[in-house]
Amino acid sequence: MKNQTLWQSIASDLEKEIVAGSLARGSRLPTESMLSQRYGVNRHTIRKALSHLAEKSLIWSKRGSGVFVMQKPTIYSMGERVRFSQNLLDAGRTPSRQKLSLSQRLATHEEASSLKIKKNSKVHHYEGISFADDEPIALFHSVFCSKRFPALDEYIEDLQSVTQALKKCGVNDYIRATTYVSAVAASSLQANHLRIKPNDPLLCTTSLNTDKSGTPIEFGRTYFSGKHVTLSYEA
Amino acid sequence: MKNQTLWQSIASDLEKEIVAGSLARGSRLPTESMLSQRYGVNRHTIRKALSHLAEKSLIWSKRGSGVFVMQKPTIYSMGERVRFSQNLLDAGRTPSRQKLSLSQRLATHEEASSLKIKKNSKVHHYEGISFADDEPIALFHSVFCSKRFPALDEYIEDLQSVTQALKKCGVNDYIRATTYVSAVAASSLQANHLRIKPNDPLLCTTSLNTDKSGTPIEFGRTYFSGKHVTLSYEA
DNA sequence: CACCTATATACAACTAGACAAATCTTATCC
DNA sequence: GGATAAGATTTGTCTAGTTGTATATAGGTG
Repeated sequence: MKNQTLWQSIASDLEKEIVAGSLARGSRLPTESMLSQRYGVNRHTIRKALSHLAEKSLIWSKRGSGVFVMQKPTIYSMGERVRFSQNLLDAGRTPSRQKLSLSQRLATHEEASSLKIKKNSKVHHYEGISFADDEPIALFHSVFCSKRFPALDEYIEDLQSVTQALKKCGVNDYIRATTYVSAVAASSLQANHLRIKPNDPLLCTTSLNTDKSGTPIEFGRTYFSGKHVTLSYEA
Repeated sequence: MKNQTLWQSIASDLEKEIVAGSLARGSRLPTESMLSQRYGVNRHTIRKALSHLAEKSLIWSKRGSGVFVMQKPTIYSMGERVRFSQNLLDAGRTPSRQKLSLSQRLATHEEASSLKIKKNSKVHHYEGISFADDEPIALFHSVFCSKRFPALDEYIEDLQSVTQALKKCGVNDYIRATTYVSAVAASSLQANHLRIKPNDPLLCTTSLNTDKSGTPIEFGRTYFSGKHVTLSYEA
C-alpha cells in the first residue's frame, strides 16, 4: 500500500466509507467540488478517483445530478418458476416495476412460432423496467396471445403483476420452458434506462413460459444489467 | 563560502531573498523552468537547490501548482483549557479553520468507551484543518454524542467554532481531561492537506474533554505537522 | 572504480481554468 | 395548482501549465 498516488488514496478512502456504510447504498455522494475541497485536491483528481470506483461498479454518476453509491449486485435465480418479485424478496431486495408501454400489436415471426399461434395474430406487448431498491436492474418485454387472454392488459395495468394478472385469466401456474442467455452491448436507450453507459454489457435472456400442459403462455426477453445482476442456476 | 557547487550557491541566493523578504512568506516562487532560465542551469539543478530549501522547511511545493515560501513555525501550548483560536492569538498568529466534513455516524469502540456512551451510539463527526496565517498546521477530528447534543452539527456549521457551538448546547466550559501524544508518519492524504510529504513526522494527540463534573464531552485526535508546530507544556 | 555534479529528454501526476450538457431549483404566470 | 421559463448546480470534456520521477550521458574527484 505504499507509493500510492493521491487519487488512489482518495479512491480507497471513499471505498472504505462505502463498505463501512457511512456512505449508504443508494445515497448521493458529496459533489465533486465538495470532495475536492475536503481532500484538498483539484476536481480532476477527484474525478480520477471516482472513475476508478465507477469501473469497480461501486458508484455511478449522472451528469447534472450527482454521483451515487451502487447497490450490491443482485443474484437472480433462474429455475423452473421464475418470479421477479419473489426472486428479489428472496435476495433481500425490494422489488418494483415501471411500465414503459402496454399495447396490442401483431406478433413477429419469432413470437408467433414460439407461442405457437398463427402468423399475424394479435399479442399483448408489455414492456418495462425492473427495479431492486429503486435501482433499475433490467429491461423486459413480453408478449401474450391476445386471443387467449383478451383482458390481460387491463389486469396488468391494475395489478402491476404478470403473475397475478395471469391468475385472473385462469392461469394459476406457469413454468419456464426454455431460457437462452447471451451477452450484448447496451444501446444508448437501454443504457439510459439502466443508468449505465452505452456498450456496457447486458445479460440478454430469451425465455418461454408455458402452463403445466406445455401450452405456451408468455414469450419475452429480459436485458439484465451486468453490473447489477448475476444469474444463478443452482438446483 | 568558496568552492560551492552550482546548486548550493543558487540555494543560498534564494534563501537570502526569502529572509530578506523580497520573496514574501506565503508567496509563490517563479516556476522551476523560469528559475532554470534565470540562473542559466538545468531544471534538475534548480530542483536540487529547491529540495535543499525544502528540507530546511523554508519552502514547500505542490505538484502541478508551484513552489511556495513557508511561514515560521508555531508554538502550541497544551494545558487545562486548550482553545485553538486563543492559543494562536497568544502566539501572535492569525487562526482559522476549514471544515473538511461534518456528519453523523456510529461511534467506534474507542470513541464509545472514551465518551462513556453505548456501543453503536450515533456521534457527530467533525473533521477539518487548522490554519495559522493561512498555513495548515494541523488536522483534527472530533466526535460528540449525538444524543446529548442533537443540533451541534448545525451550530458548528453556523458558528465555525466548537467552543461557541457547545455554549449553545449549554456547555459553558470544558476541560482537557487527558491527552496522549505520539509521533506518527503522515499518510499521503494527510501530507497533502498539511503541505508536507508522505511519511513526514506528525505529532498525534489523542484527547478527551469533559465538563466540570467530569462527564465526557468531546473525544478527538489532532495531527500537528512536525515542521510547523512545537507543543508546549509549560505550567 | 565509485561517487557527485550537471545536462538532456521523456513521461506521469496534478493543478488551473474554461466551457458544454444535463439536471435541479425557484420564481412567475395563467 | 400546474405548466413554463430563467437561473443555479453538477457532471463531462478540453487545453495548457507545473512539479515529480525515471533514464541516459558525460565530466570531475577521491
